[in-house]
Amino acid sequence: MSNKKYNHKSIESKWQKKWEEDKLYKTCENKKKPKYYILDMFPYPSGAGLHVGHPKGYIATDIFARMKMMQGYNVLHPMGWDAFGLPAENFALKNKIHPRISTDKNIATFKSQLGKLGFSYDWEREINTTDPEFYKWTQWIFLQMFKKGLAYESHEPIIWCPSCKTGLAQEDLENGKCERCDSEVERKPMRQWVLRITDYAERMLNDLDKLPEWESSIKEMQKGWIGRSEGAIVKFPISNFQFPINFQNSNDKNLKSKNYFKFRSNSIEKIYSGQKWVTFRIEPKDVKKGDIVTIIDWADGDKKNQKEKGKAIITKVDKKRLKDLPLNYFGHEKYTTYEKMKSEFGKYYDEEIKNDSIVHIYEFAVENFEQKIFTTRPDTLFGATYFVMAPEHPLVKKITTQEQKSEVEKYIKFAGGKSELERTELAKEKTGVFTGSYAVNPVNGEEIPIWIADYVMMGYGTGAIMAVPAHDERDFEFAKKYNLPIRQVVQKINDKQTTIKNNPEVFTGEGININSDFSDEILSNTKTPEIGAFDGSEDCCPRREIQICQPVNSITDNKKDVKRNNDVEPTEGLEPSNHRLTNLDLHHAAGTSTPNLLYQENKDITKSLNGLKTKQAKEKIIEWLEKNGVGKKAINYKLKDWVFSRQRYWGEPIPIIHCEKCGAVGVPEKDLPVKLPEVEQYAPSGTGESPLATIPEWVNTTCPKCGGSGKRETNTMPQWAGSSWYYLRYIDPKNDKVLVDKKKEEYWSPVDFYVGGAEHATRHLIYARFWHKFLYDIGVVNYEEPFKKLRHVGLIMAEDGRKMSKRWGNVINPDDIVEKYGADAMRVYEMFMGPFSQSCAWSTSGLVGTRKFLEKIWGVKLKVKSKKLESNNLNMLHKTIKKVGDDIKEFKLNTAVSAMMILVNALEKEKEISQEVYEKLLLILSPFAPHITEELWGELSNKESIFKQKWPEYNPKLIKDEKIQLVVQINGKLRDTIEVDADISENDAKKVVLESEKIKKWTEGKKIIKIIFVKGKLVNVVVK
RNA sequence: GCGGAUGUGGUGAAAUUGGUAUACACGCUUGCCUUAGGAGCAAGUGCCGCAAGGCGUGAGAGUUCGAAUCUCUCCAUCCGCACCA
Repeated sequence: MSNKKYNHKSIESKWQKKWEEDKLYKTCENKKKPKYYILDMFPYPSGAGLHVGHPKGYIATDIFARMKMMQGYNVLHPMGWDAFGLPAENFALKNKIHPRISTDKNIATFKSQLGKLGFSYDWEREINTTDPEFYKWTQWIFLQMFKKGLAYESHEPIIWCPSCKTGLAQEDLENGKCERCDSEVERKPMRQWVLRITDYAERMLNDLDKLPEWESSIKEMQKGWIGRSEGAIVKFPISNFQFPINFQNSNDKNLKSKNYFKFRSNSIEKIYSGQKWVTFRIEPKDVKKGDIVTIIDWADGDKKNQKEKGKAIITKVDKKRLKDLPLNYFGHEKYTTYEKMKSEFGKYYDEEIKNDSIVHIYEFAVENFEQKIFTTRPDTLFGATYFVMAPEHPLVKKITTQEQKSEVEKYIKFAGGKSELERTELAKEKTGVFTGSYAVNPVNGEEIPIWIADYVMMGYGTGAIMAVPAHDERDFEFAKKYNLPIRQVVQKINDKQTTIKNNPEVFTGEGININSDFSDEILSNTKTPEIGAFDGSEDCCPRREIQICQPVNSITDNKKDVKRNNDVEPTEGLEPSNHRLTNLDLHHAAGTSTPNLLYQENKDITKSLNGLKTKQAKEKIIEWLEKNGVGKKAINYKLKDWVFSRQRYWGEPIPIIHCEKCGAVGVPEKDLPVKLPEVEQYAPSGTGESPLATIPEWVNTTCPKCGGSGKRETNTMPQWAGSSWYYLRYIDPKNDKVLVDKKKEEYWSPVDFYVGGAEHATRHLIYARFWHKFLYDIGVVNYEEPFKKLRHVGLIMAEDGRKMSKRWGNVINPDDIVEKYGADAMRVYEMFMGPFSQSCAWSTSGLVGTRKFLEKIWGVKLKVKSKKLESNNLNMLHKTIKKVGDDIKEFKLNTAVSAMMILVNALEKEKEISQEVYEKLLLILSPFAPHITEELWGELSNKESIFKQKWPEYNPKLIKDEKIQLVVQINGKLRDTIEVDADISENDAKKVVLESEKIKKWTEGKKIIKIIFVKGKLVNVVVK
């Protein structure tokens, strides 16, 4: 046996060449062997090349794959390139090189770097997402989705990155900025292709439970990303329309009014087109041409002094005018007695009205609006005291009243000027303005003011909310700031006495009773808290006035039935509310128009909810909402449909042809792939058009349906398209008939083990699961979930603890490490650094340690004396075999390495070691350090590759210890260890222990209370 | 704020059906060998103490014969989400 020095350079290149020549890693379908498909997330071949962190996952899967191979599995372990995407394109733009060229160059670099590490990839299955033979099938999948209606065109505003000049999906944001370039993003309405991923939201969520071998952290991330919440959608009619109105002396008995309306003093002063108008609010569906309405003023807040102020006749509806006018403008004719009114206009104007005997005719138009809201707490509907829409909500323009117009516009501008970042993270202080309009709460007919505020997001739910400040912290904050009323309707059942923690400045009481169990809250109205305290939980608000389910009267012909929402009789079964009017109430509570149907129902619903726990109350109220056609049970997802268009060059062309006659038509499958054309100018235009739009000879084509002229879709797919299904193509990479052969797919699917970065938890892994489920639905694949087991790889940081980056100049290139210390040392070191999924800083001296370990193995070769040798290392060897096998399986690669180090340290101390022990050591080390072990294996005059050998099995008899160190404790503290037979009986052990001199010292003069014996481990003597 | 994870020597970290805390490696100290190297070998290395012994796994409490491990409260760090209604 040679005693030459360990020269990693010659060994590694020699074996890499040989393995390739021998096609050692060629994978074929072999029905006789069990299959194992182990996959790395394929890299994006960036111009910077690999740093030492990138291969960590590949090393681990390689170790796993090699062990599986040696254990008799047919292993599929492929590699490829995710090569479409913005960086390549940006690099190309900057350096004036076509992305095709730079991409190919980068791939070559990556491949050579990976090659030096000695991976067992079957390169005959290499794939590349930019290869037309590959993206043909990416386009094919898109077409199938298009056929099924899962790909659609939309014109909704989407996220736009002004720097990358392309639209983005919500997943492409990081902290509200473009994930690629860190730019502030904008919202931009544009035509785009969108994939209906939300159709799969429920399944993707539920099927997470079918993935026990996924890390829970990633499953949790996906759950959060899908963001399912259960609740209700509730319709709120928008009641507030303004129109100028004329009053008639109420003494005129000839006029019989149909409706009563409340009139608010602070609604009077309106300036519009330089003229002053009287406005008031009305439920539009309740009036029509010819109606006479009675005006009652109660706005001074004194409900006992309500007076009928006059009557108005509605004579004409002119919808034409709506076209040119703001929709909230309903009146036109000047109030003729304006001059008269003006002088005395103000808070009280009784005289003015009384003296005005002229009946004025006004035209007006009404339009019915309603806004749906989503809530998870329909049980708090009665606590809604105002309504909020997102500033960019399309309805805002229509409902804003004239007098609020400038304020609202100002605010929209203010809110729109904020970046996404400011709006979410930085803007802690809530802001908003009143629109002047009101929404009607369907459960009690109460009118609540509609505000706009940017704490309500257009992108979630319906972009509008009912605000329940007593039970929602954000609403509470807002209500406090703008003095909006707060009304508690739900209360916790008393259980534990706890002091309220929030708002100590407001909370003055003795402490309230909070039961931390959410399910125990009930609907109640028994408390009388003060305005201004939010409970901090969503359920409890102490010391505030309560009004629950205030029933509001229907409109009837009978005047005595007209009631306001602050002088109602309490509904049966409810405590009378102790309503104290505040200035706020005056401001907002006015003008209740009253949906007819609700009164009786209200009574019932109020009664039936009282005392219920939240869960049941929610169910009840939803039932009621559904019965009355004002709402329904609903599930809302945070997940948005996948914005699938990119206005960039370097991506898969979307295979659609636009025809004036036929609309968007899919490219026939026989014409796939739609190849990305060669183009002179591939810079993004920034106008929302892809650079492909500048190639008329490519764009102009014929419609496959009618044969007329058509234009190609010029948007390309996002980077995540190819990676959403690439793992299937490895199974059958050269097939030009189908995406993947059914039989082969049946054999290899699913991916048994998938390893990659945690950063893909909510993008690639969501998209791939979505596509896979779709492919399952159309019968292309056999399993509903693509990846059976998933582990994420921890980052390797630079030695300074920062991320490796050109910017910091701390990047370590694997080529240099391989050159200096060898691929094997690097492989072993990266596994030895720490737990696989944990991030860890690189340490070159640590690497030197593993290099020394390999040198020790190289060194002990000289001690190998004979084929068979009685060895006292057999016990340790078999223990190590067991541990290494178990640890690789568990991906505890760091402790597998340390176990082998312990064995080698022990062997080093021996004078001679048997070849059997040494060979088995090489076998279990070979997945970690393939080159050196293959070399040493050969030196032991083995002809066949070490990787064609069987994985060694441990002998259970040999791992049993004959003697153990029996631990002796006194009262749980270690006092002695005694060597005894491993299978010592309880009685013998006790006897030995009590005879020990050391132990006698501790037990002397004390009473032995009991002796605990743990077989094969310890004896604990309890003394007193 | 919500969700998840983590917290052990000078450093990376072992140890989890509760049973000798700090395996393995780095670093450091001393010595040897060569001699000026980031090489090799040997010994040592949690803290206090001469010792006996005591203390020690983020902090505090609890359960237990016995807790790094289980329970509760709190603190810190990291990751993800974030005004999600």
